[in-house]
Amino acid sequence: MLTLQLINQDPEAVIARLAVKHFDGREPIMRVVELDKERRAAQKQRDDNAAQLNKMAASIGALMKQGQRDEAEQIKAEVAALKSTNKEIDDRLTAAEQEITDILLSVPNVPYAGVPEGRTAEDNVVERTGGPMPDLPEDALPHWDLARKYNLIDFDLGVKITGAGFPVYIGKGARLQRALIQFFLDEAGKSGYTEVQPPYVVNEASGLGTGQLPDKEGQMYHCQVDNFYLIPTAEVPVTNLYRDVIIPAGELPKKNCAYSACFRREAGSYGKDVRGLNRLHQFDKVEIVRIERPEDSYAALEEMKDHVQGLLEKLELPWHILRLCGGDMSFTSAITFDFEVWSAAQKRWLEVSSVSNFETYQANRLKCRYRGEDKKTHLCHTLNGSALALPRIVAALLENNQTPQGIRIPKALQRYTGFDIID
RNA sequence: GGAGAGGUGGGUGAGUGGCUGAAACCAGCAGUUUGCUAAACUGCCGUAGGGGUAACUCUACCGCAAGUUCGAAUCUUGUCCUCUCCGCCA
Repeated sequence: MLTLQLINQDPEAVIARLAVKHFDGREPIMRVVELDKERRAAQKQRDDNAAQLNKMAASIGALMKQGQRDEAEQIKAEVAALKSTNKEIDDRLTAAEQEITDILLSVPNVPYAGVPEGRTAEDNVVERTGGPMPDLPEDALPHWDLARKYNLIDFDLGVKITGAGFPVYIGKGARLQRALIQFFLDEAGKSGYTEVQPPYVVNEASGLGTGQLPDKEGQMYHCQVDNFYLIPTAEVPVTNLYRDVIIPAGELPKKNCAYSACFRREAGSYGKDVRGLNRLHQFDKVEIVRIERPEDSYAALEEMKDHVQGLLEKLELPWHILRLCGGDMSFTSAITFDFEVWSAAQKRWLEVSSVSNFETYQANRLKCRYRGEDKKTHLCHTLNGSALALPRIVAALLENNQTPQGIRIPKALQRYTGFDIID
């Protein structure tokens, strides 16, 4: 959530920036400013009273020791009166703090200066394009037909075992999954990311830390008996590694990568968007996460984009980068770049990666700080990106590389798959 | 699933109602001294929120929440978590 510091510093600027996300922040922000004033005043009163009470309590102790009972009893009466008024003030203070938190939880992150105006995906800006565009015949098959033809993925079996959106990968299909995971992890390692294997199930505090809770409660599978959540992305457990910590400045940046299965309920999705591998309830992804000093975070973001771009180039897929407009960005993000690959048989772009800088928005909830040269604690910037999500990469690989002989495996992947064609 | 033990500052660990925001030790930081890596000595060394231009000062926090009390790390209740043993099992 946004820091009070940022809001108090210049509420009008915050409101103006929130407008880029098409969020009307005037009412909540102004209310927070007002509540914060109340909060300070109340705290001053309460603390002064508490100091007074502490003194009185101490003097009672002293009087008792000297056997001056009557005097002590007299002060006790005063204490009782002051205590009850202080209770009222304390309740006001707690109420103000609670309301501030509630409001801040409902206010999205402010977009970074470079975020373009816009309301929907239509308004996103294509930043860069690359990769070879495939030239397929008219009768090219979509990946779900290819998956069936070569017996790579059985969607119906998944329906039997679990339900729609839980495919069963078979034979070379399964091997391709494993190869991609290994490839992505190796590449992340080469770029300096330390691999971690996190839990796939997290507690409520972790969900709150990265912002999936409370806003996106319905998007996660919830094990109610234990109050655990299946992770929608490795971002959740990996970023939460740094919850409630103060990192020595010299240890930054922290760079981690992790493979995980990802679980998403995707309530409300339907139609061609969910056909085949386009949108699943369980999928595989390698995620990269960075914890940075604020002044370094935008350079880090560029590095992450370069890393993802490098992956797509090695996979010989046609790609482009979108700079998301304010309206299409996620709640918690300050700036997001989406990578999409061209799925030649479906004739559409598929999002395969999302790289974001959250600035201090997540860190504020996580209490992820570092100790600066000034010996004080400061909030870190957190960033993450997919590198990469598998299903749509597989969809594009299958569709774009189909030949009459079979499906060609890009060179960089062959040493991982152990085969160069699926036939 | 059954039984028990325990949660104190970066770590170890003392502390059963006021003088304890918290001993001591270790680690860390700053300095003094000594002609080697090193040692010794001195000081500092939690987080957060207030007030103050500042020096400084107030408040809260000993898993979390509520309660008893003039006063709680210390007593009561609830709750979460961890560990050990038994059972079950990869």
